[in-house]
Amino acid sequence: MTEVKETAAGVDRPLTPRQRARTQTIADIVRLGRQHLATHGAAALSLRAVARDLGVVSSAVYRYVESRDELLTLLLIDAFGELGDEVDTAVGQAPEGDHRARFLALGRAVREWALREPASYALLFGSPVPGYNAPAERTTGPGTRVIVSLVGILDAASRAGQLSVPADGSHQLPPTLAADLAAIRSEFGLDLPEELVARGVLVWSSLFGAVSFEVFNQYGPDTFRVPAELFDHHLAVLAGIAGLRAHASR
Amino acid sequence: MTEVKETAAGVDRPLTPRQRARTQTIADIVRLGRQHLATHGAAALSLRAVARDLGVVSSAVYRYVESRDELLTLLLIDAFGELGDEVDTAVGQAPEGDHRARFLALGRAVREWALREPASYALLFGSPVPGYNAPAERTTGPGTRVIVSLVGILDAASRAGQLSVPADGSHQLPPTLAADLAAIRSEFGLDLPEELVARGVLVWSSLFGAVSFEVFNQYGPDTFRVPAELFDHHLAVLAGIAGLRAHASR
DNA sequence: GCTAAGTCAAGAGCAGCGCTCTCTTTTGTT
DNA sequence: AACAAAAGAGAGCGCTGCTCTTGACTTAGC
Repeated sequence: MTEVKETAAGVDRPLTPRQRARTQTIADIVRLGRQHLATHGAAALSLRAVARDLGVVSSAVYRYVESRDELLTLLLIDAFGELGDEVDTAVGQAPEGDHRARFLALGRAVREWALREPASYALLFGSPVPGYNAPAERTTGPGTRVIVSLVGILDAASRAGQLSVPADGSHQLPPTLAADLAAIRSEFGLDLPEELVARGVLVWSSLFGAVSFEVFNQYGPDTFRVPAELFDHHLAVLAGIAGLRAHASR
Repeated sequence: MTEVKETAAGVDRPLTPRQRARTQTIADIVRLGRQHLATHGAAALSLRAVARDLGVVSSAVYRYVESRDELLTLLLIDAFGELGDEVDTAVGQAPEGDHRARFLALGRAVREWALREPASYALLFGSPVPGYNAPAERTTGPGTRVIVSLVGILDAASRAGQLSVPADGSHQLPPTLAADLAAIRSEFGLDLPEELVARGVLVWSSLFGAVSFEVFNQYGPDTFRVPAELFDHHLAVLAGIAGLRAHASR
Protein backbone atom coordinates (compact mmCIF):
# COMPACT_ATOMS: atom_id res chain seq x y z
CA MET A 1 0.00 0.00 0.00
CA THR A 2 2.86 2.35 0.73
CA GLU A 3 4.64 1.78 -2.54
CA VAL A 4 1.63 2.62 -4.61
CA LYS A 5 2.46 6.27 -4.44
CA GLU A 6 4.79 5.53 -7.40
CA THR A 7 1.75 6.04 -9.62
CA ALA A 8 3.17 9.47 -9.96
CA ALA A 9 0.86 11.79 -11.80
CA GLY A 10 -1.85 9.17 -11.38
CA VAL A 11 -5.35 10.30 -10.78
CA ASP A 12 -5.85 8.90 -7.28
CA ARG A 13 -2.82 8.11 -5.26
CA PRO A 14 -4.11 6.66 -2.03
CA LEU A 15 -3.78 9.49 0.47
CA THR A 16 -0.58 10.53 2.10
CA PRO A 17 -0.41 10.18 5.89
CA ARG A 18 -0.81 13.92 6.08
CA GLN A 19 -4.06 13.82 4.18
CA ARG A 20 -5.26 10.97 6.33
CA ALA A 21 -4.48 12.90 9.49
CA ARG A 22 -6.14 15.98 8.09
CA THR A 23 -9.32 14.12 7.20
CA GLN A 24 -9.37 12.57 10.66
CA THR A 25 -8.96 15.95 12.34
CA ILE A 26 -11.81 17.44 10.34
CA ALA A 27 -13.97 14.48 11.31
CA ASP A 28 -13.05 15.10 14.96
CA ILE A 29 -13.98 18.75 14.63
CA VAL A 30 -17.38 17.84 13.18
CA ARG A 31 -17.92 15.30 15.95
CA LEU A 32 -17.08 17.81 18.67
CA GLY A 33 -19.17 20.40 16.88
CA ARG A 34 -22.14 18.07 17.00
CA GLN A 35 -21.62 17.56 20.70
CA HIS A 36 -21.60 21.29 21.31
CA LEU A 37 -24.61 21.69 19.08
CA ALA A 38 -26.48 19.13 21.15
CA THR A 39 -25.50 20.55 24.51
CA HIS A 40 -25.43 24.28 23.87
CA GLY A 41 -27.37 24.91 20.67
CA ALA A 42 -26.40 26.29 17.31
CA ALA A 43 -26.13 29.92 18.28
CA ALA A 44 -23.67 29.04 21.04
CA LEU A 45 -21.52 26.95 18.74
CA SER A 46 -18.05 28.27 19.35
CA LEU A 47 -14.90 27.44 17.46
CA ARG A 48 -12.88 28.27 20.55
CA ALA A 49 -14.76 25.70 22.59
CA VAL A 50 -14.27 23.10 19.89
CA ALA A 51 -10.58 23.96 19.85
CA ARG A 52 -10.38 23.50 23.61
CA ASP A 53 -12.00 20.09 23.39
CA LEU A 54 -9.66 19.22 20.58
CA GLY A 55 -6.74 20.15 22.85
CA VAL A 56 -5.51 22.82 20.53
CA VAL A 57 -5.28 26.57 20.49
CA SER A 58 -8.19 28.39 18.90
CA SER A 59 -6.43 29.67 15.85
CA ALA A 60 -5.28 26.19 14.90
CA VAL A 61 -8.73 25.00 13.88
CA TYR A 62 -8.76 27.61 11.15
CA ARG A 63 -6.25 25.38 9.38
CA TYR A 64 -9.07 22.90 8.91
CA VAL A 65 -12.29 24.87 8.88
CA GLU A 66 -12.47 28.15 7.07
CA SER A 67 -14.88 29.80 9.48
CA ARG A 68 -17.69 29.20 11.91
CA ASP A 69 -20.10 29.25 9.00
CA GLU A 70 -18.07 26.56 7.26
CA LEU A 71 -18.40 24.39 10.36
CA LEU A 72 -22.14 25.02 10.36
CA THR A 73 -22.27 23.86 6.76
CA LEU A 74 -20.41 20.69 7.63
CA LEU A 75 -22.81 20.03 10.50
CA LEU A 76 -25.77 20.74 8.24
CA ILE A 77 -24.62 18.22 5.66
CA ASP A 78 -23.80 15.71 8.37
CA ALA A 79 -27.26 16.04 9.90
CA PHE A 80 -29.10 15.88 6.58
CA GLY A 81 -27.16 12.76 5.77
CA GLU A 82 -27.99 11.10 9.06
CA LEU A 83 -31.68 11.93 8.76
CA GLY A 84 -31.75 10.71 5.19
CA ASP A 85 -30.04 7.46 6.13
CA GLU A 86 -32.44 6.76 8.97
CA VAL A 87 -35.47 7.51 6.83
CA ASP A 88 -34.19 5.31 4.01
CA THR A 89 -33.50 2.47 6.42
CA ALA A 90 -36.91 2.73 8.04
CA VAL A 91 -38.73 2.89 4.72
CA GLY A 92 -36.66 0.00 3.39
CA GLN A 93 -37.69 -2.19 6.29
CA ALA A 94 -41.38 -1.83 5.51
CA PRO A 95 -42.88 -4.27 3.00
CA GLU A 96 -42.25 -3.09 -0.50
CA GLY A 97 -45.86 -3.21 -1.61
CA ASP A 98 -47.36 -1.66 1.51
CA HIS A 99 -47.09 1.99 0.61
CA ARG A 100 -49.07 3.15 3.58
CA ALA A 101 -46.72 1.30 5.94
CA ARG A 102 -43.76 2.84 4.15
CA PHE A 103 -45.25 6.29 4.63
CA LEU A 104 -45.84 5.67 8.32
CA ALA A 105 -42.28 4.39 8.68
CA LEU A 106 -40.96 7.55 7.04
CA GLY A 107 -42.94 9.79 9.35
CA ARG A 108 -41.96 7.92 12.48
CA ALA A 109 -38.32 7.88 11.46
CA VAL A 110 -38.33 11.66 11.02
CA ARG A 111 -39.95 12.16 14.40
CA GLU A 112 -37.65 9.79 16.22
CA TRP A 113 -34.53 11.27 14.77
CA ALA A 114 -35.77 14.78 15.54
CA LEU A 115 -36.49 13.92 19.16
CA ARG A 116 -33.13 12.20 19.52
CA GLU A 117 -31.21 15.08 17.92
CA PRO A 118 -33.23 18.20 18.66
CA ALA A 119 -30.31 20.57 18.10
CA SER A 120 -29.53 19.12 14.69
CA TYR A 121 -33.22 19.17 13.85
CA ALA A 122 -33.41 22.81 14.84
CA LEU A 123 -30.43 23.56 12.65
CA LEU A 124 -32.13 21.98 9.64
CA PHE A 125 -35.76 22.97 10.14
CA GLY A 126 -35.85 25.72 12.72
CA SER A 127 -35.12 29.40 12.40
CA PRO A 128 -32.37 30.09 9.93
CA VAL A 129 -29.13 31.02 11.67
CA PRO A 130 -28.94 34.78 11.14
CA GLY A 131 -26.17 35.91 8.87
CA TYR A 132 -25.60 32.39 7.65
CA ASN A 133 -26.58 31.31 4.19
CA ALA A 134 -26.25 27.63 3.46
CA PRO A 135 -24.36 27.11 0.22
CA ALA A 136 -27.09 25.63 -1.95
CA GLU A 137 -24.73 23.58 -4.11
CA ARG A 138 -23.60 21.58 -1.09
CA THR A 139 -26.83 21.29 0.88
CA THR A 140 -29.75 20.93 -1.52
CA GLY A 141 -28.77 17.41 -2.46
CA PRO A 142 -28.71 15.97 1.08
CA GLY A 143 -31.53 18.31 2.06
CA THR A 144 -34.11 16.92 -0.35
CA ARG A 145 -33.78 13.25 0.48
CA VAL A 146 -36.86 13.09 2.71
CA ILE A 147 -39.25 14.75 0.30
CA VAL A 148 -37.81 12.73 -2.58
CA SER A 149 -38.43 9.57 -0.59
CA LEU A 150 -41.94 10.67 0.31
CA VAL A 151 -42.86 11.51 -3.25
CA GLY A 152 -41.33 8.21 -4.32
CA ILE A 153 -43.65 6.33 -1.97
CA LEU A 154 -46.69 8.17 -3.24
CA ASP A 155 -45.67 7.67 -6.84
CA ALA A 156 -45.14 3.95 -6.33
CA ALA A 157 -48.58 3.71 -4.75
CA SER A 158 -50.02 5.62 -7.65
CA ARG A 159 -48.44 3.31 -10.21
CA ALA A 160 -49.75 0.34 -8.27
CA GLY A 161 -53.21 1.82 -8.57
CA GLN A 162 -53.48 2.13 -4.81
CA LEU A 163 -53.74 5.85 -4.56
CA SER A 164 -57.16 7.46 -4.65
CA VAL A 165 -57.74 11.15 -4.86
CA PRO A 166 -59.99 11.77 -1.88
CA ALA A 167 -63.64 12.29 -2.59
CA ASP A 168 -63.98 15.68 -0.94
CA GLY A 169 -60.90 16.98 -2.51
CA SER A 170 -61.20 17.99 -6.12
CA HIS A 171 -60.23 21.58 -5.50
CA GLN A 172 -59.68 23.55 -8.67
CA LEU A 173 -55.96 24.39 -8.97
CA PRO A 174 -55.10 27.94 -10.01
CA PRO A 175 -53.07 28.05 -13.24
CA THR A 176 -49.67 29.09 -11.90
CA LEU A 177 -49.76 26.50 -9.17
CA ALA A 178 -50.88 23.86 -11.66
CA ALA A 179 -47.94 24.75 -13.90
CA ASP A 180 -45.48 24.56 -11.02
CA LEU A 181 -46.85 21.18 -10.01
CA ALA A 182 -46.69 19.98 -13.60
CA ALA A 183 -43.03 21.02 -13.70
CA ILE A 184 -42.37 18.92 -10.58
CA ARG A 185 -44.22 16.00 -12.14
CA SER A 186 -42.15 16.02 -15.26
CA GLU A 187 -38.87 16.73 -13.47
CA PHE A 188 -39.26 13.56 -11.42
CA GLY A 189 -41.18 11.60 -14.06
CA LEU A 190 -44.11 11.14 -11.74
CA ASP A 191 -47.28 9.19 -12.32
CA LEU A 192 -49.02 11.22 -9.61
CA PRO A 193 -51.75 13.59 -10.72
CA GLU A 194 -51.10 17.21 -9.86
CA GLU A 195 -53.70 17.37 -7.14
CA LEU A 196 -51.89 14.59 -5.35
CA VAL A 197 -48.50 16.22 -5.82
CA ALA A 198 -49.94 19.26 -4.10
CA ARG A 199 -51.28 17.07 -1.33
CA GLY A 200 -47.89 15.41 -1.05
CA VAL A 201 -46.36 18.82 -0.41
CA LEU A 202 -49.02 19.52 2.19
CA VAL A 203 -48.37 16.21 3.90
CA TRP A 204 -44.66 16.92 3.83
CA SER A 205 -44.96 20.31 5.47
CA SER A 206 -47.58 19.01 7.89
CA LEU A 207 -45.33 16.18 8.95
CA PHE A 208 -42.58 18.62 9.81
CA GLY A 209 -45.08 20.94 11.43
CA ALA A 210 -46.15 18.19 13.78
CA VAL A 211 -42.56 17.22 14.53
CA SER A 212 -41.55 20.83 15.07
CA PHE A 213 -44.40 21.46 17.48
CA GLU A 214 -43.29 18.49 19.52
CA VAL A 215 -39.55 19.15 19.38
CA PHE A 216 -39.94 22.88 19.98
CA ASN A 217 -42.42 22.33 22.77
CA GLN A 218 -45.34 24.24 21.34
CA TYR A 219 -47.82 21.98 23.04
CA GLY A 220 -47.93 22.66 26.73
CA PRO A 221 -45.74 20.47 28.91
CA ASP A 222 -48.57 18.22 30.10
CA THR A 223 -51.17 18.51 27.39
CA PHE A 224 -50.36 15.20 25.74
CA ARG A 225 -48.93 12.56 27.98
CA VAL A 226 -48.02 10.18 25.17
CA PRO A 227 -47.07 12.39 22.25
CA ALA A 228 -46.33 9.38 20.07
CA GLU A 229 -50.02 8.50 20.13
CA LEU A 230 -50.97 11.94 18.93
CA PHE A 231 -48.32 11.78 16.25
CA ASP A 232 -49.48 8.39 15.03
CA HIS A 233 -53.01 9.69 14.82
CA HIS A 234 -51.79 12.62 12.79
CA LEU A 235 -49.85 10.33 10.50
CA ALA A 236 -52.92 8.20 9.92
CA VAL A 237 -54.96 11.22 8.93
CA LEU A 238 -52.15 12.54 6.75
CA ALA A 239 -51.92 9.19 4.98
CA GLY A 240 -55.57 9.63 4.10
CA ILE A 241 -54.89 13.14 2.82
CA ALA A 242 -52.18 11.83 0.57
CA GLY A 243 -54.59 9.26 -0.87
CA LEU A 244 -53.14 6.24 0.91
CA ARG A 245 -56.18 4.26 1.96
CA ALA A 246 -56.20 2.34 5.22
CA HIS A 247 -54.81 -1.20 4.81
CA ALA A 248 -56.50 -2.04 1.51
CA SER A 249 -56.98 -5.64 0.52
CA ARG A 250 -53.45 -6.62 -0.35
CA MET B 1 -56.48 65.41 34.95
CA THR B 2 -53.29 66.80 36.39
CA GLU B 3 -54.77 67.59 39.80
CA VAL B 4 -56.04 64.09 40.32
CA LYS B 5 -52.84 63.11 42.07
CA GLU B 6 -54.48 64.62 45.16
CA THR B 7 -56.21 61.27 45.64
CA ALA B 8 -53.42 60.66 48.06
CA ALA B 9 -53.28 57.14 49.41
CA GLY B 10 -55.70 56.15 46.66
CA VAL B 11 -55.22 52.84 44.94
CA ASP B 12 -54.23 54.22 41.55
CA ARG B 13 -52.76 57.64 41.52
CA PRO B 14 -52.18 58.47 37.88
CA LEU B 15 -48.49 57.87 37.34
CA THR B 16 -45.74 60.19 38.40
CA PRO B 17 -43.67 61.75 35.62
CA ARG B 18 -40.95 59.27 36.54
CA GLN B 19 -43.19 56.32 35.95
CA ARG B 20 -44.37 57.80 32.68
CA ALA B 21 -40.82 58.35 31.47
CA ARG B 22 -39.82 54.90 32.56
CA THR B 23 -42.71 53.26 30.73
CA GLN B 24 -41.89 55.24 27.63
CA THR B 25 -38.23 54.23 27.76
CA ILE B 26 -39.13 50.57 28.09
CA ALA B 27 -41.45 50.91 25.10
CA ASP B 28 -38.61 52.49 23.15
CA ILE B 29 -36.31 49.64 24.07
CA VAL B 30 -38.84 47.09 22.87
CA ARG B 31 -39.34 49.02 19.66
CA LEU B 32 -35.60 49.17 18.96
CA GLY B 33 -35.29 45.53 19.95
CA ARG B 34 -37.89 44.62 17.35
CA GLN B 35 -35.95 46.54 14.74
CA HIS B 36 -32.77 44.69 15.59
CA LEU B 37 -34.65 41.42 15.62
CA ALA B 38 -35.94 42.12 12.14
CA THR B 39 -32.61 43.19 10.71
CA HIS B 40 -30.16 40.91 12.51
CA GLY B 41 -32.14 38.01 13.97
CA ALA B 42 -32.77 36.87 17.50
CA ALA B 43 -29.38 35.36 18.18
CA ALA B 44 -27.68 38.62 17.26
CA LEU B 45 -29.93 40.70 19.49
CA SER B 46 -27.53 42.85 21.46
CA LEU B 47 -28.34 45.09 24.37
CA ARG B 48 -25.34 47.23 23.56
CA ALA B 49 -26.63 47.89 20.07
CA VAL B 50 -30.04 48.80 21.46
CA ALA B 51 -28.34 51.10 23.93
CA ARG B 52 -26.43 52.79 21.11
CA ASP B 53 -29.63 53.38 19.17
CA LEU B 54 -31.25 54.68 22.30
CA GLY B 55 -28.39 57.16 22.64
CA VAL B 56 -27.36 55.84 26.00
CA VAL B 57 -24.46 53.94 27.45
CA SER B 58 -24.82 50.16 27.50
CA SER B 59 -25.08 49.71 31.23
CA ALA B 60 -27.97 52.16 31.43
CA VAL B 61 -30.46 49.85 29.77
CA TYR B 62 -30.05 47.43 32.65
CA ARG B 63 -32.01 49.92 34.72
CA TYR B 64 -35.02 49.12 32.58
CA VAL B 65 -34.50 45.59 31.39
CA GLU B 66 -33.09 43.02 33.71
CA SER B 67 -31.12 41.14 31.08
CA ARG B 68 -31.00 40.15 27.46
CA ASP B 69 -33.38 37.31 28.26
CA GLU B 70 -35.82 39.75 29.79
CA LEU B 71 -35.79 41.75 26.57
CA LEU B 72 -36.42 38.55 24.64
CA THR B 73 -39.42 37.87 26.86
CA LEU B 74 -40.77 41.35 26.21
CA LEU B 75 -40.34 40.85 22.47
CA LEU B 76 -41.99 37.45 22.69
CA ILE B 77 -45.05 38.84 24.44
CA ASP B 78 -45.15 41.77 22.05
CA ALA B 79 -45.06 39.49 19.01
CA PHE B 80 -47.63 37.06 20.38
CA GLY B 81 -49.90 39.99 21.06
CA GLU B 82 -49.53 41.38 17.58
CA LEU B 83 -50.16 38.01 15.95
CA GLY B 84 -53.16 37.43 18.16
CA ASP B 85 -54.59 40.85 17.37
CA GLU B 86 -54.22 40.39 13.64
CA VAL B 87 -55.78 36.95 13.75
CA ASP B 88 -58.69 38.18 15.84
CA THR B 89 -59.26 41.09 13.50
CA ALA B 90 -59.16 38.90 10.40
CA VAL B 91 -61.49 36.31 11.90
CA GLY B 92 -63.82 39.03 13.11
CA GLN B 93 -64.15 40.45 9.62
CA ALA B 94 -65.43 37.17 8.21
CA PRO B 95 -69.19 36.53 8.41
CA GLU B 96 -70.09 35.19 11.81
CA GLY B 97 -71.89 32.15 10.50
CA ASP B 98 -69.40 31.19 7.83
CA HIS B 99 -67.06 29.07 9.87
CA ARG B 100 -65.05 27.92 6.91
CA ALA B 101 -64.42 31.52 5.87
CA ARG B 102 -63.37 32.31 9.41
CA PHE B 103 -60.91 29.44 9.36
CA LEU B 104 -59.45 30.57 6.04
CA ALA B 105 -59.14 34.10 7.40
CA LEU B 106 -57.28 32.80 10.44
CA GLY B 107 -54.84 30.83 8.32
CA ARG B 108 -54.17 33.67 5.92
CA ALA B 109 -53.69 36.12 8.77
CA VAL B 110 -51.07 33.87 10.34
CA ARG B 111 -49.23 33.50 7.06
CA GLU B 112 -49.31 37.17 6.22
CA TRP B 113 -48.08 38.23 9.60
CA ALA B 114 -45.32 35.63 9.49
CA LEU B 115 -44.12 36.78 6.08
CA ARG B 116 -44.23 40.39 7.18
CA GLU B 117 -42.37 39.71 10.44
CA PRO B 118 -40.18 36.70 9.76
CA ALA B 119 -37.82 37.43 12.64
CA SER B 120 -40.64 37.66 15.17
CA TYR B 121 -42.20 34.54 13.70
CA ALA B 122 -38.89 32.72 14.06
CA LEU B 123 -38.71 33.83 17.66
CA LEU B 124 -42.14 32.40 18.39
CA PHE B 125 -42.20 29.26 16.28
CA GLY B 126 -38.64 28.54 15.24
CA SER B 127 -35.80 26.95 17.12
CA PRO B 128 -35.86 27.83 20.78
CA VAL B 129 -33.20 30.40 21.63
CA PRO B 130 -30.55 28.31 23.39
CA GLY B 131 -30.14 29.01 27.07
CA TYR B 132 -33.38 30.95 27.13
CA ASN B 133 -36.48 29.61 28.79
CA ALA B 134 -39.61 31.64 28.27
CA PRO B 135 -41.31 32.26 31.62
CA ALA B 136 -44.49 30.27 31.18
CA GLU B 137 -46.59 32.47 33.46
CA ARG B 138 -46.05 35.46 31.20
CA THR B 139 -46.10 33.84 27.77
CA THR B 140 -48.65 31.02 27.76
CA GLY B 141 -51.56 33.41 27.83
CA PRO B 142 -50.61 35.43 24.75
CA GLY B 143 -49.09 32.32 23.19
CA THR B 144 -52.31 30.33 23.03
CA ARG B 145 -54.53 32.89 21.37
CA VAL B 146 -54.31 31.40 17.88
CA ILE B 147 -55.15 27.85 18.88
CA VAL B 148 -57.89 29.09 21.16
CA SER B 149 -59.35 31.05 18.28
CA LEU B 150 -59.05 28.07 15.95
CA VAL B 151 -60.72 25.71 18.37
CA GLY B 152 -63.40 28.34 18.92
CA ILE B 153 -64.18 28.42 15.23
CA LEU B 154 -64.43 24.64 15.04
CA ASP B 155 -66.56 24.49 18.15
CA ALA B 156 -68.95 27.13 16.83
CA ALA B 157 -69.25 25.17 13.60
CA SER B 158 -69.91 22.04 15.57
CA ARG B 159 -72.63 23.68 17.63
CA ALA B 160 -74.19 24.96 14.42
CA GLY B 161 -74.26 21.41 13.17
CA GLN B 162 -71.99 22.29 10.30
CA LEU B 163 -69.05 20.11 11.23
CA SER B 164 -68.93 16.59 9.87
CA VAL B 165 -66.39 14.03 10.94
CA PRO B 166 -64.92 12.96 7.62
CA ALA B 167 -66.03 9.64 6.22
CA ASP B 168 -62.60 8.07 5.95
CA GLY B 169 -61.57 9.17 9.32
CA SER B 170 -62.95 7.17 12.17
CA HIS B 171 -59.56 6.14 13.48
CA GLN B 172 -59.69 4.41 16.82
CA LEU B 173 -58.14 6.67 19.42
CA PRO B 174 -55.77 5.02 21.91
CA PRO B 175 -56.94 5.40 25.53
CA THR B 176 -54.34 7.86 26.83
CA LEU B 177 -54.78 10.16 23.87
CA ALA B 178 -58.55 9.93 24.20
CA ALA B 179 -58.28 10.91 27.85
CA ASP B 180 -56.04 13.87 27.06
CA LEU B 181 -58.44 15.03 24.39
CA ALA B 182 -61.37 14.62 26.76
CA ALA B 183 -59.52 16.80 29.27
CA ILE B 184 -59.14 19.50 26.64
CA ARG B 185 -62.82 19.20 25.75
CA SER B 186 -63.96 19.70 29.28
CA GLU B 187 -61.41 22.42 30.06
CA PHE B 188 -62.77 24.56 27.25
CA GLY B 189 -66.35 23.30 27.46
CA LEU B 190 -66.25 22.11 23.88
CA ASP B 191 -69.02 20.60 21.85
CA LEU B 192 -66.47 19.05 19.49
CA PRO B 193 -66.11 15.28 19.55
CA GLU B 194 -62.67 14.05 20.50
CA GLU B 195 -61.75 12.90 17.02
CA LEU B 196 -62.31 16.43 15.79
CA VAL B 197 -60.32 17.94 18.64
CA ALA B 198 -57.43 15.74 17.53
CA ARG B 199 -57.92 16.88 13.96
CA GLY B 200 -57.99 20.46 15.13
CA VAL B 201 -54.59 19.94 16.69
CA LEU B 202 -53.34 18.42 13.45
CA VAL B 203 -54.69 21.32 11.44
CA TRP B 204 -53.07 23.71 13.87
CA SER B 205 -49.63 22.17 13.60
CA SER B 206 -50.04 21.70 9.85
CA LEU B 207 -50.90 25.34 9.40
CA PHE B 208 -47.73 26.38 11.15
CA GLY B 209 -45.78 23.72 9.30
CA ALA B 210 -46.85 25.23 5.99
CA VAL B 211 -46.08 28.75 7.16
CA SER B 212 -42.71 27.71 8.56
CA PHE B 213 -41.70 26.00 5.33
CA GLU B 214 -42.46 29.17 3.45
CA VAL B 215 -40.92 31.61 5.92
CA PHE B 216 -37.85 29.45 6.50
CA ASN B 217 -37.41 28.82 2.80
CA GLN B 218 -37.62 25.06 2.86
CA TYR B 219 -39.12 24.96 -0.59
CA GLY B 220 -36.52 25.75 -3.19
CA PRO B 221 -36.26 29.36 -4.31
CA ASP B 222 -38.16 28.84 -7.57
CA THR B 223 -40.30 25.79 -6.92
CA PHE B 224 -43.52 27.70 -6.35
CA ARG B 225 -43.80 31.01 -8.08
CA VAL B 226 -46.97 32.07 -6.27
CA PRO B 227 -46.67 30.59 -2.78
CA ALA B 228 -50.00 32.09 -1.77
CA GLU B 229 -51.75 29.78 -4.21
CA LEU B 230 -50.10 26.75 -2.70
CA PHE B 231 -50.97 27.96 0.77
CA ASP B 232 -54.59 28.55 -0.13
CA HIS B 233 -54.79 25.07 -1.57
CA HIS B 234 -53.34 23.69 1.65
CA LEU B 235 -55.83 25.68 3.69
CA ALA B 236 -58.70 24.31 1.64
CA VAL B 237 -57.57 20.75 2.22
CA LEU B 238 -56.98 21.44 5.91
CA ALA B 239 -60.48 22.86 6.24
CA GLY B 240 -61.75 19.55 4.94
CA ILE B 241 -59.61 17.70 7.47
CA ALA B 242 -61.08 19.72 10.26
CA GLY B 243 -64.58 18.83 9.10
CA LEU B 244 -65.44 22.20 7.60
CA ARG B 245 -67.24 21.32 4.40
CA ALA B 246 -66.83 23.45 1.31
CA HIS B 247 -69.27 26.37 1.26
CA ALA B 248 -72.31 24.45 2.43
CA SER B 249 -75.69 26.15 2.24
CA ARG B 250 -75.17 27.69 5.67
C1' DG C 1 -36.46 74.47 52.57
C1' DC C 2 -33.56 70.93 53.66
C1' DT C 3 -32.24 66.41 54.15
C1' DA C 4 -32.67 61.50 53.28
C1' DA C 5 -34.14 58.05 50.09
C1' DG C 6 -34.65 56.59 45.71
C1' DT C 7 -33.41 56.62 40.77
C1' DC C 8 -30.49 56.62 36.94
C1' DA C 9 -26.40 57.43 33.73
C1' DA C 10 -21.59 56.64 33.12
C1' DG C 11 -17.33 54.19 33.05
C1' DA C 12 -14.18 50.58 34.06
C1' DG C 13 -13.59 45.91 33.97
C1' DC C 14 -14.19 40.60 33.36
C1' DA C 15 -14.62 36.77 30.48
C1' DG C 16 -15.98 35.11 26.24
C1' DC C 17 -16.45 35.34 21.12
C1' DG C 18 -14.76 35.21 15.66
C1' DC C 19 -11.04 36.01 13.18
C1' DT C 20 -6.15 37.55 11.50
C1' DC C 21 -1.36 37.84 11.64
C1' DT C 22 3.20 36.37 12.71
C1' DC C 23 6.35 33.22 14.47
C1' DT C 24 7.97 28.67 15.79
C1' DT C 25 7.70 23.71 15.74
C1' DT C 26 6.63 19.43 13.74
C1' DT C 27 6.54 16.26 9.96
C1' DG C 28 6.84 13.97 5.46
C1' DT C 29 9.66 13.84 1.57
C1' DT C 30 13.84 13.86 -1.13
C1' DA D 1 20.75 15.06 6.71
C1' DA D 2 18.35 19.09 4.44
C1' DC D 3 14.36 21.27 3.07
C1' DA D 4 9.67 22.81 2.32
C1' DA D 5 5.05 22.28 3.52
C1' DA D 6 1.82 21.86 7.13
C1' DA D 7 0.32 22.66 11.66
C1' DG D 8 0.33 24.76 16.26
C1' DA D 9 1.11 28.79 19.41
C1' DG D 10 0.44 33.29 20.78
C1' DA D 11 -0.74 38.03 20.53
C1' DG D 12 -4.09 41.14 19.23
C1' DC D 13 -8.51 43.63 17.31
C1' DG D 14 -13.11 44.63 18.04
C1' DC D 15 -17.21 42.84 19.49
C1' DT D 16 -20.54 40.67 23.03
C1' DG D 17 -23.35 40.20 27.94
C1' DC D 18 -23.01 41.48 32.33
C1' DT D 19 -21.34 43.46 37.03
C1' DC D 20 -19.79 46.91 40.13
C1' DT D 21 -18.69 51.43 41.62
C1' DT D 22 -19.14 56.30 41.33
C1' DG D 23 -21.41 60.44 40.86
C1' DA D 24 -25.41 63.26 39.52
C1' DC D 25 -30.15 64.06 39.84
C1' DT D 26 -35.26 63.68 41.40
C1' DT D 27 -38.59 62.87 44.68
C1' DA D 28 -40.64 62.64 49.28
C1' DG D 29 -40.98 63.61 54.25
C1' DC D 30 -40.05 66.53 58.13
